[in-house]
Amino acid sequence: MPSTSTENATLDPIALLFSSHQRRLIKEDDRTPLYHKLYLLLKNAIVDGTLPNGTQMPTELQLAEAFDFSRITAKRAMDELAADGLVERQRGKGTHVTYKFRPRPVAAPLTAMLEELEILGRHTQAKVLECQPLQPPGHIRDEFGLAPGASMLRLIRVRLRDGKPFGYYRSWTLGMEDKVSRRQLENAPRLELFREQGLVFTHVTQMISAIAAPAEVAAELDTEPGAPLLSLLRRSYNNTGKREILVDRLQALYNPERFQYRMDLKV
Amino acid sequence: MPSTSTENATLDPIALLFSSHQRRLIKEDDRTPLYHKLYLLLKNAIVDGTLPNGTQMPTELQLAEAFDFSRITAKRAMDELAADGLVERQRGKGTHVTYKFRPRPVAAPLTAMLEELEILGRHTQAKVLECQPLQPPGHIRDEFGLAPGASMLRLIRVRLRDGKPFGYYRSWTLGMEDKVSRRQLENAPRLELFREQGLVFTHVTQMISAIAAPAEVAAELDTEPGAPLLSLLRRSYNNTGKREILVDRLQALYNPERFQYRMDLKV
DNA sequence: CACTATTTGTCCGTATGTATG
DNA sequence: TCATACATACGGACAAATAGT
Repeated sequence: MPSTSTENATLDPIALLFSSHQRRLIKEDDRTPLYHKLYLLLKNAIVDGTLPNGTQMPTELQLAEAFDFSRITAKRAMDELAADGLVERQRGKGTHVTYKFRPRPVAAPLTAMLEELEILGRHTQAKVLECQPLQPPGHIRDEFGLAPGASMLRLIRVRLRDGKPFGYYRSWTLGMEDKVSRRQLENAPRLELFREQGLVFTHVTQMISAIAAPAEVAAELDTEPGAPLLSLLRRSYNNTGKREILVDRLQALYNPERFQYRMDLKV
Repeated sequence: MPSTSTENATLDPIALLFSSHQRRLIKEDDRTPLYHKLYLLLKNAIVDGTLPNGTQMPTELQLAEAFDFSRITAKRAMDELAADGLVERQRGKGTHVTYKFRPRPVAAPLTAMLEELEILGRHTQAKVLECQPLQPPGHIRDEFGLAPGASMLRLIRVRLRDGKPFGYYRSWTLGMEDKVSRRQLENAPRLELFREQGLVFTHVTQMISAIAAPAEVAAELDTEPGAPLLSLLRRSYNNTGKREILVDRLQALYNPERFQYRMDLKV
């Protein structure tokens, strides 16, 4: 097809491989050498399977034109791929991918069947790190509307599955001081024990977010300080009296490699 | 304490500013110029408030010794800070921070009233970074059960509220190539446009997790690479034919300071 | 068999950027 | 500030292997 004129790049196979966004971005001055940025881009396409084993890579000239730099630069990027063993190069034939893509097992199989947090409680083990009446810090006291000096039940637990910790739970609960023991908590869900003690919730709010792991939590969850954790903050209210009051505040921190929150919505 | 001899660097103020880990890491060959890596490290310490306004910076010589490279390299990094207006340099006095640190407000109040993602679409702005047919990477291709070489609609958008970006959306959609334009996407929710094109979902699954921000996402979300992000992975299926097929895969990444997922459960 | 187009390999010279002492 | 060494990036020229006509 003799497209007479200028800028028709849409037929270029590279346009299907790399977005114009990417092709602009590579020029951005972060002071990393061009050939290295191109190398990373190509390597990425290979190891994520966009360019499967055996595929012919774009030629040096095609790359040079698509990204608008010299052939030598494209060549150097490809040479580094060859040095990594990701591609094989041959004069006259071109450059071909020699890396076999193996998709990683999707998600964590253990989370696949979990739909609700409470069910979870029955199929996992709990380790109680702390279980005692304590004076809460200022911001917690304010949330509950307590006077300074008042104390509540402070609970810190770690939840494990197959011996591997995945969740770190911190909670403050009103009026439950000395009502539950460590041993009980290790064998039954917390909410169930509370219910037995006559605690009822009429309203619950949840906030899901992400935070960097504090050192003491990271240690318990087999991860690094600063690693991303899924955070669930749950406030439970009761309105038996005139107005709604906060009675329980739970923060759960999850190692995302071992726990993901899953929902199924039928439309 | 009269440490008689050699290698006692622990008293060095730099040891309190930068960990030995950081000082080793800067040498690692990622092919970014040394002076630029040092510049980034120092800049970071200034803008995150570790080095408050007015503080005297370490001297060129201190830096050169602590990180083990030449004085000129340290000088160049400091010169760039001065060019940015973050510090002021004066012969005989040293280099002083001139940047006023303002802590960012914790948790965004603006997310408090948001309950559903689609409602959200109407009260925020969208920026389309990418909208074109593209070959998906291997693991995506496998999820959709496509043959190598097939292409799908690739969409990357950033969602903003009051001009501040809070969400980064990447999606792959089957059979929507060339059916929607950038301009349409900037003015209407994605799912609404798809619906107009006759796309229907019969089943949706969602997974919520946390991940460390990749560099290109961090840049768009006003945060740092490695910072924790809330991740929502939504797969939408259609079963008009015999069996259920995946037609849309959306990954949404949220800056947790500006967006939190909130649920209200009445019991 | 030659002839050609394609593609990589090698070499040159030059300009600029990076890092040292 | 200077001199020096090395890395990066460009463009041009030509050689060599491959595949097809």
